Amino acid sequence: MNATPAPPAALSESGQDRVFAALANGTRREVLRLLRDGGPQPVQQLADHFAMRRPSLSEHLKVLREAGLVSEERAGRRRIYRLEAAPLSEVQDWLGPYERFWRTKLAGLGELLDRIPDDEAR
Amino acid sequence: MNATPAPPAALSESGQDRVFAALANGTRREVLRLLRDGGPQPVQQLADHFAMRRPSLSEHLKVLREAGLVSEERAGRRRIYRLEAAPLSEVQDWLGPYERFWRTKLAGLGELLDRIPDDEAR
DNA sequence: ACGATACGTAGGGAATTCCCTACCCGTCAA
DNA sequence: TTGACGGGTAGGGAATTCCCTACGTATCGT
Repeated sequence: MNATPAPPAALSESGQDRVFAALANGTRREVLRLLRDGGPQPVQQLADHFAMRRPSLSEHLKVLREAGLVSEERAGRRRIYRLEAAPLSEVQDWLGPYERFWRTKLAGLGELLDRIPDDEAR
Repeated sequence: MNATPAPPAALSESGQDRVFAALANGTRREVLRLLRDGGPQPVQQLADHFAMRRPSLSEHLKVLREAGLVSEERAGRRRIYRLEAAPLSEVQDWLGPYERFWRTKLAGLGELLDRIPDDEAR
């Protein structure tokens, strides 16, 4: 079946993709934590917490910026980065429909839930 | 400063990394949704919803498995995949400390919150 | 104006991602 | 037993990730 060689399938980056990808890195999650616990900070102050070179951190900040998770404000020769939590709120919204799954699981009735749909047998 | 060429810095994959990375792909999120709304299903039935070749989907399932987001049960020549929501519950726990940020933001008092820590000026 | 400071960008390299085709093995039906 | 079916694995290629060093640019203090 399917004789065509299949197209390149460009998925184009869904925004949701960018947020999760940004969170899929310990350094970037730590940056978010630092901004959450320490308030808006310049790059230097953030860089003090990491073993990597500053330009690398700069690129992590770029990833976070493009995901909408931080914003920057120029203050003289410094750039103050600030946590932007809106995308995280969307992550929570995305989690919503899954919530009942771990609730029932923790309550020990996972089996029951799985049987609600009944057409998986051919 | 720092004359040493800097070590390879192997981060070893934090588990949290694997979960977020698994979620950073529309195909894999769609698989989770299908398992959530349609209950446990064999690979074929999942594959019907995607334009990609089945082996590619198989690898997506592997990523989800290694993140603990799905489990497989063998049934004859079929493999039944099932949603495992526990890692998602951990994601929600991770979100917890950020929640007040978008709450106050939505309430229009973001400025106020940012001023609670006061040592960001040198 | 001059050097130091704060930060971004360029470019490169190793590793990983994400798709593909080809191939393998186990199971069911005839 | 012989196919056909269900699904994983091998291997490859283009693109992306994540780190690095080198460099450019704007601002501050002197």
